[in-house]
Amino acid sequence: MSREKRLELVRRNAEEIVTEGELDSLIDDGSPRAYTGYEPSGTIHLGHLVTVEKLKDLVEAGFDVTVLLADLHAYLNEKGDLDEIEEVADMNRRAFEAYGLEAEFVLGSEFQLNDGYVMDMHRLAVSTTMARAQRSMDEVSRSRDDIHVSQVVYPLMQALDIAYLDVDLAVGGTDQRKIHMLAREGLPRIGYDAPTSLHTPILTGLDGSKMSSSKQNWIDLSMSEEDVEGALNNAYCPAGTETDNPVLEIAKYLVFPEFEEVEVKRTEKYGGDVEYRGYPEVARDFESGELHPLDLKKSVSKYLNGVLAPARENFR
RNA sequence: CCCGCCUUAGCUCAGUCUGGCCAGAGCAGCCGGCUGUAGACCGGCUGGUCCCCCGUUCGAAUCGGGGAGGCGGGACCA
Repeated sequence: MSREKRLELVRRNAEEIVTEGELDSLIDDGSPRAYTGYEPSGTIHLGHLVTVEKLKDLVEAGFDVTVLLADLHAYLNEKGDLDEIEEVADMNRRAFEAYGLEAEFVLGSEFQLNDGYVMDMHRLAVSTTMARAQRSMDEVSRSRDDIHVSQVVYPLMQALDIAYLDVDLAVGGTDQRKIHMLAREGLPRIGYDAPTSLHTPILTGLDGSKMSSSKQNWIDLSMSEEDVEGALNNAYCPAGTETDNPVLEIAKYLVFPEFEEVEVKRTEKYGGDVEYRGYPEVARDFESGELHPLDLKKSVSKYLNGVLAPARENFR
C-alpha cells in the first residue's frame, strides 16, 4: 500500500490528529503501534464502534493495534466489582473481534498493579496538578459532583498505559483529548515519549442532543434489528442539514467505511431507487432535498443492521 | 474528633417553622394529532420507599431520638 493511501486511511473521519507532523514520521516507521482503551461495558454502542472503525483503518494501514480492556479504569469509575467487570471485558473482546477488529487484547489489571507501574504513577502524580487531572476527566467520569480520588488517579493511569503498552498513537473520541494532552505533557517529565494522538468525533445522540446513558438516546448491540429500525425511525433528522444529524453521522462513520455502495430504495412517486458511492454524495443529495429523511433512515437502518449483525451475535 | 447545613418524581426544586385537603410544579419520558422522518407545535398520560430505623400521635415528608450519605467549617499539627 502506498504511503499516501495509508495516510488517507488513518486520517479518514478523524476529527483531529495531534500532530499531523508526528503522524507523518510515524507512518515511515516499520510497524507503528496504536491503541484504544475501553472501559468494559454492558452496552457496546455506536459511539464505541466509531473508534473501532478507526482501529480497523489503522490495522489496514499497517499499524499494530492493541485494545486495552480497562477493567481497573472501569472500577475506578465506579462501574462495579472487578470480577463482574472482567466478565464484561471478555464479552466485549468477543464483540470487537466479531466486528472484524484484528488486535491484541490486553486486560489492564494484568500490568497496572506491577511495582514499576505503581511507582511511575506516583511520580506522575507528583508532577500533575489537581486541577489538571480533574479537568481532563470532565467528559469521562461517571459523576461530576462528589468527585472521588479515583477520578484523578484514572487519567494518570491512562497516560501511563500509553507508555507501558509502548504505544506511538493513542486513539480515542474527542472526549479523551484532555487526558491525551495530559499524557503528552506528563510522560516526558518522567522519562517517556509523548504519544501522538488521534481523536474520532463523538456521535450526536438519536434525539439530536448529546449521547447520555441516562437518556438512552443511542443504538447498542443489545438491540434487535427491529429495535434498531424503530430507534432510527424515531431519530432526530432535520431535512436538508448535516448539523446535529445523527442519521447522517451514522451513515458517514459506520456505514460507508464498511460498504462501497449504498442503495436507497424508493417508489417511483418519490424518485425511484438511487445508489450512492461514498458519503459525500449522500450529503450532497440530502442537503439539496433530493434525498428525503425517511428514505435515508430506512436505508441506514438496513445497512447498519448489516454492520451490527456479527457483533450482535457475540454480544452475550 | 467537634459544629452547622443538606437528602422529596429520571433531573431541578416547592411543601417541613405552625402535623390533617389524594405530596405538588417545571423540565424530561411515554402515547396520540399535524407533517411522507424526527424535531417544533397542539392534546392527553405516566411518574414517588418524601434517605433509613425507632418513637410521639387518632393521624408524620413535617415533631422527637438514633443512624447513613453529601457539602462546608473548626480542631488536631506530635
